[in-house]
Amino acid sequence: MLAEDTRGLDAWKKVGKMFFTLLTLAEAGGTREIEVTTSDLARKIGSSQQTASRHLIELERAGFITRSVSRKGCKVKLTELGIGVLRDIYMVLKKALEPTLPTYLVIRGMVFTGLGEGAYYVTREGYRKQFVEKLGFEPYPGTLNLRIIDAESLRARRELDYYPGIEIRGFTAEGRTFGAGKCFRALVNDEVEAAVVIAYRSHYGPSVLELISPVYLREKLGLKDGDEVKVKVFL
Amino acid sequence: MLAEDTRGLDAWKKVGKMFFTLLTLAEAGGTREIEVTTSDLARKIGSSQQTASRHLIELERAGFITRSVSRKGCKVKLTELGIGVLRDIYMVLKKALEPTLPTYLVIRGMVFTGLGEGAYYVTREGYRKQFVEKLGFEPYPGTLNLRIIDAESLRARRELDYYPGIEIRGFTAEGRTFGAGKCFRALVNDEVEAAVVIAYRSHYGPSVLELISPVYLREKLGLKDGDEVKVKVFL
DNA sequence: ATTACTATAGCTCGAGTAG
DNA sequence: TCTACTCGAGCTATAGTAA
Repeated sequence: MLAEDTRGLDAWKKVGKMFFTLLTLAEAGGTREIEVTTSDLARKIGSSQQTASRHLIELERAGFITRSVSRKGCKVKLTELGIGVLRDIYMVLKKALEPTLPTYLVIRGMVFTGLGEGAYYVTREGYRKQFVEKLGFEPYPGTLNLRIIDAESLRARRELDYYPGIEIRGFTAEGRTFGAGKCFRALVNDEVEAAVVIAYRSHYGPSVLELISPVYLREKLGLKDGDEVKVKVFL
Repeated sequence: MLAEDTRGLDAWKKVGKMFFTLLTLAEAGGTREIEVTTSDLARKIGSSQQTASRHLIELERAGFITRSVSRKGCKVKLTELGIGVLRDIYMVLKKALEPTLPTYLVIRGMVFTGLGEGAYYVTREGYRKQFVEKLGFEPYPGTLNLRIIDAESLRARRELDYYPGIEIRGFTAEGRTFGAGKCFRALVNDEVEAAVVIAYRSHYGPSVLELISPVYLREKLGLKDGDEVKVKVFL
């Protein structure tokens, strides 16, 4: 099986019961810096204010978080060590669970013509660079819009909300802001590489799927409005 | 921030201290079925044989594992519930940590000509189908071999061992077996899409990087033996 | 060899409360 | 309000030991 991995295990032992507190802090954004009150934290971890307080103190003493207490709460931030412990556990879980996780979802939808602004957004340098950097392809200047109709696909689309995907940062340019979002690698009709793009603040609802691709999908697949398309979305 | 997610939290509370035992079981392959002895398990979780025994009993009672005890150990398997708890924690960690994780590694290497068997393997139907299915492209019948020289790249190459990547199953055909492996999406010289292929039982050591691509990389990038190539490997 | 019971030692929790 | 101390109750681990 696996070699006795004493490296990480000792650290886990040290967090012990406080692991869930550390996890809760991370979930609340503790990898950057957050403000919490001990009673808030207590509610989240399902224990008393006193326990939450003690956990923070001990996590700090053990070097997993830094903390600055004030009259109305504490500023808390996970240290490299704290993030490292969670990362170790994350890696173990990833290895152990990945074989049992679905590697892709299938979403079907009907091609329709949008307002043509897809091309505008895709070609903004702030987005384009990230697509090249993170997806590994130069996106065709335009998006393929699919309207999701069947219930199964809608469910799958909603499931995407729960996956982190590939982060696309927002930015400011041309005197306005361009919102953040995420994307997922995908395969259209089992043939052509593409990526699903999901803006966190979308003008389309969750029943529309926007795709970008290194090629002009409509031409490559001979698509016209109303055609049904199958998208395999890699998680 | 995040809505109070009472769904999963209750389950976590129930595992409590035994979370690390459950995690250790998962790490040892408990999502399928494994044989463990309580003293083995005790060593792995860093506690006594008695504690390990009790944890197994309680995890079973709580419905997280199934267990069958015999004279020389126990057969243990995580239940759907048990896997579900770990999956919940995995998801939380994924969301919390992904922004802090590197999304790619850079590996540099020198082009060299291999034994020409890359083409043979890539064109085996059992592999080819998986590449199309999981990578989304039809691989050019051949591989580009890179010899890794600098220490930094070697370190990065070794780090790949710790990432699950995209699983490639082994299979039997033509009266022999073709081994399993994994691959990673990659970008060669910041331009051309490719994938790093790592066989679990490789004839090359870890100082050689094998690449497949939808295009003939040597031609597309004008490469000849001895040229240095930069590979951005997406994790 | 195993698993796992019993009894005790030690640790963690939360109520009360101070600053 | 906030954080965080003290201390008794309860929970958890280990040693010894049986099957």
